Amino acid sequence: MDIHIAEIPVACRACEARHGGVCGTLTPAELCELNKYSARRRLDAGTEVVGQGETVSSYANIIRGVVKLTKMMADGRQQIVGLQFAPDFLGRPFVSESALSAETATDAEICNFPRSVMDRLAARAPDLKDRLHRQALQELDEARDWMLTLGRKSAQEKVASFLYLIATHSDPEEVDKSSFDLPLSRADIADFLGLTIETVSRQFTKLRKDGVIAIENNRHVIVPDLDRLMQFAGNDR
Amino acid sequence: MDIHIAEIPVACRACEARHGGVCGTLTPAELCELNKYSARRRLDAGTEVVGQGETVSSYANIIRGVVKLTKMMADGRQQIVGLQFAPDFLGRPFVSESALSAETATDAEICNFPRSVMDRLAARAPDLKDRLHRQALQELDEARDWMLTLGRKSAQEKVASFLYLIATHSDPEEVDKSSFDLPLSRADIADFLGLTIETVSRQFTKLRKDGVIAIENNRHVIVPDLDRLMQFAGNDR
DNA sequence: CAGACGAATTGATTTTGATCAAGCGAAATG
DNA sequence: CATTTCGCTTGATCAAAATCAATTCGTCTG
Repeated sequence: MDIHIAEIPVACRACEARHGGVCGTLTPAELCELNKYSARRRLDAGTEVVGQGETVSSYANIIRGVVKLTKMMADGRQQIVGLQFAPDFLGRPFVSESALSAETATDAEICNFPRSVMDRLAARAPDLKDRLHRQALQELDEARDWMLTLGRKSAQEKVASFLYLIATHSDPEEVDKSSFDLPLSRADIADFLGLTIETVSRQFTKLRKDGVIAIENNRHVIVPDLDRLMQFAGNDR
Repeated sequence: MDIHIAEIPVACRACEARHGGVCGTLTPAELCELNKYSARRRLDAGTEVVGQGETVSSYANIIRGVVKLTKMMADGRQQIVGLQFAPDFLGRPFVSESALSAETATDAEICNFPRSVMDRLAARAPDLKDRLHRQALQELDEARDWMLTLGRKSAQEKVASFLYLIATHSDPEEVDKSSFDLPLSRADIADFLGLTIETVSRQFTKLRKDGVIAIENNRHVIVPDLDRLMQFAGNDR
C-alpha cells in the first residue's frame, strides 16, 4: 500500500520515451502543461488504484506492470473484467464515478495526472479525444471477445485462451512470444476465467502433460508452439 | 430477409420525433444532409444486419425492435455479447470491419445512413463525436456488467438478471415495468446467458413456482415485485 | 378443423467443474 | 535453523448444468 511520489517532474515525457502511448502524441507544449501536475508512483502488487464506486479525480498511464479491473458481488464473488498492460491509459472521460475497482496485479509504476488538466487538454486537442474514443472501442471489443470465452468455452479452452492472451499481450516489444511470466496468480486467473483455482490448476497440469506448455516456478510459462495452444483455445471463426 | 426501402425520405426526422436519440440533437441543416442519403427499412425477426467479418458501409438508428450482437465459434457455439434497443445507435467510427454479427431479435425498423456522410458530419460536430464516445463507454460498462453475470452467477441468478435487464431496458417510456414481452426466444436467452435452452426453461419454471414471475403465452412476463426479482439476480455490492 | 411444424417444457442420465480436504514446496519469519 | 505461511497441486466426492430423449403447447397451414 506504500505510494512513493516520484521526484521526477517530467513523468509523461518518460512515458513518451518508453513507448509513444497516449502521452506520446502530445505536443511538447501540452506535455509541459500535464507534467506540471503529474505524479509518478510505484505500486506493490495488489494495491488498489481506484475502488468500486469511488470518485475518480485523475487519469493515469501505466508505465510498467499489469492492472486488473474487477467487479465484486455482495457475497465476495469476484470477476476480473479487464486487464490493462503498459503502456495502457487508465481512466475515462465524462464519468467521475468508477463502476469497478482497479488493482495492480503485479508490481507496477503509473503516472497520474488530474482530471481537470487532462480534460482541459482534450477539449483543445480533437485527436486526443479520438484516441481516447478508439481506446474505449478497443476495450469494448476485448470485453466482448471475453464474453464468448466466459459464456461458451470449456475450462480447458478458457485456460488456453488466457495463456494465448498473455503470450500475445504481455510484452508487445518482445518478438519471441514463446516464453513469458504470468502476471496473475492462480486466484486471479480463476477470477478472470470464471473458474476456481483448483480447476485452473488442473487444466494447467493437463496442458503440461499434453506437451502444450511447460511451467517453471509456477509463474514462468514456455509455449513451444503457439498455434497448437491456439487450437486448444477453441478460437472463433 | 426481405428489406423494404421506405419511401419516406425524412427518416431521421422521424427518429427525432420518436425519442430524441442520437439523431435528436442534430441541427435541422445537419439532419437535412443525412436525410438525403438515409433509408428506412423494416426487418423481420432473425434478419442479419451485419455479418461477422463483413465490411460495414453504414451506420443505423434502431427505430423499433431489438437487435442482438452475437459472436460465433467455428463449431457453432454462439454468444450474444450485447442487445440494442430502440432508439440505440448502431455502428462504430474508425473501424470498417465488424468483429461481430448484428441480427434482429424481433421484428424491427431501422434507419440507415452511409458512413461517409455520417463521418463528414461528425468531423464538423464535436458534440456528436462526444455522444458516440459516451455510447461506447456505456456499452463497455454494460459488457463488463454482463461479464460478471456470465462468469460468476448461477443459472437462476443469470435468468433473474436477464429478466431484470429486460424489465428495465425494454420499454424506457413505460413507467410500469411489471409486465413486458420478452424480445428473445429461449434459444437466444440461452445464448445471451451462456446456458442451454433446457436450463433456461427450468429456471423460468422455478421462478414461476416461487411466485417471482408469471408467464403468459411463453413470451409475456409479469413481475409483481421487481425488488424481489432483483434479489434473485444476486446483485453486485 | 386436422395435421404439421417449431418452440418450449419436462424427465432421466451423464458430465463438468465446484467443493471439501489433504499435502507439497518455496519463501518469509521468529 | 526450525517453523509458519502462502500459493499451488492433487485427490475424493458432490452438485449444477449439459445432454439425450420424449412430450406438450401454440401457431400456422392446407
